[in-house]
Amino acid sequence: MTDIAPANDVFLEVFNGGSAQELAAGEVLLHAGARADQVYNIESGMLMVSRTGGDGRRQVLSFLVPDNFVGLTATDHYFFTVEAVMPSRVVGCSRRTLTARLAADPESERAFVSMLFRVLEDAFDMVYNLGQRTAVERLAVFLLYMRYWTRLSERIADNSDPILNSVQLPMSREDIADFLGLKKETVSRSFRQLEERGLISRRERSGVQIEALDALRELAGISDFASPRHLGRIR
Amino acid sequence: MTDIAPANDVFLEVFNGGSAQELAAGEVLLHAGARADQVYNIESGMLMVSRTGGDGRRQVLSFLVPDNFVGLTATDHYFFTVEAVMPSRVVGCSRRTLTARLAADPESERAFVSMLFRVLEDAFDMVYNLGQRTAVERLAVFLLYMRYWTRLSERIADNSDPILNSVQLPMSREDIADFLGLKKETVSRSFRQLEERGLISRRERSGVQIEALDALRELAGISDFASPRHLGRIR
DNA sequence: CGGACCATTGAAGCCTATCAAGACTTGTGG
DNA sequence: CCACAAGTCTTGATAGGCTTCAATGGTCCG
Repeated sequence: MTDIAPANDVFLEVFNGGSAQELAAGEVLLHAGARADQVYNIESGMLMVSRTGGDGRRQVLSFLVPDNFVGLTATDHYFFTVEAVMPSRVVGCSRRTLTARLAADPESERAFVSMLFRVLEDAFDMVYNLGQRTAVERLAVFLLYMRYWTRLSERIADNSDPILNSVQLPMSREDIADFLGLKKETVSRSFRQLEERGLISRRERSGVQIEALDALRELAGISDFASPRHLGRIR
Repeated sequence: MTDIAPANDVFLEVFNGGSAQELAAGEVLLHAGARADQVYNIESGMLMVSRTGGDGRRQVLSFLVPDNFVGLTATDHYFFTVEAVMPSRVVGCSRRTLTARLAADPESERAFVSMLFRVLEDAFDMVYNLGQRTAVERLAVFLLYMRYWTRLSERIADNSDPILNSVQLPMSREDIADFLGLKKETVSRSFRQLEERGLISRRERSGVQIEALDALRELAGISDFASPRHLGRIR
């Protein structure tokens, strides 16, 4: 199918005419603990959402791509940190403006709730991943996620377009490790294992080439996901 | 504080006068894959939400207590299974009825969204747990969750009420293991370790006594949580 | 070209899983 | 009420996977 499923998020209209902001790679957009008075929409690039414990352990909660919403919280303060993993542009808007828009426009509200559900399903997929899957399996899942994100970023309609098999990885190995609940060395070794099994090949450091998509999907166990959209399953 | 934070979920009113249903321990309320046309509210007992992969690996996503909402999904089909871990009573209502109520009543809609946010924060806490914490730490977190759930179930206002330190565990070791991303043997050994460290004691099999609440909280790292309400932190 | 940083690789150790056996609990039927 | 049977929990021994520690190699930038 040529369905790119771009989630018609009407509520994102609140960002029209908002103040744009450029972020350099590594730059922090918002800090855990800060007052949650701003929300953002991503226009380009990639952001990373993470939480760091008192002892320094860090868990990356998600990577965000264009048209993803940033600032999701019910509490007065962010409980996560958001930073750019590559040069990015975001548009901000006050949380009050968003709230007002949602209250005034039922269609926006519905779209917002639907977005919340998608995020929730992703979170549950992640719980399954971290709780049940091995290192290599988690990495396989991650690569398919990245492939989907590439597709969104570049707005490629055809899911079997071969260009999609070239996956860029703008974040560091450590970022990937903290996303997958592993250590960077293990991520390295898992890449190698995928390569030795012939599922991927590597030319540059910041990207991989998927050589056997179906086998990768099999390994990732895509049929076990609530949100197969990320993994390219045709529904 | 005596704030039991019972989340004023107005939308639960849709269940008033709904059809009640009794569940025996182990009985399944709804299956993954089934059409998601019913939603439920729990009146008593405890339910377990889980997902099982094609290869049989199972991840327990949450345990539910009275006044928790069941049936959360944006898709047409449930992607999780819900079963009772002890004799329970639920009230059902059609999804259409709920949708209509939410559309008609802004206050309910707001309460519903707020509930979604709580679930989302819980899911992120779980991601942090599974990704970053050790077996004993996860079990410590679990015991504090159960302590909170006891508090909700029995509607105990005072968070320092000593009766709360007696925690019932109606689910099996395997259920706990699948919730924490461990094996049942590891759960057993972790219980033992908590006992040897003097944090808990055990009389019966289906319950533990918390002997050192603050130490347990320290071990669980409650300050790293987005939803400290579960863990009894005074806000 | 040099230095800093990041990624890879190797070796050893630790934590959790696996396999296996025994103890306890629970439920059933005599 | 007791005895047995089935299932669950615990405990022990061993194995495996991921982490840790350490060193090398590669890449990017000044």
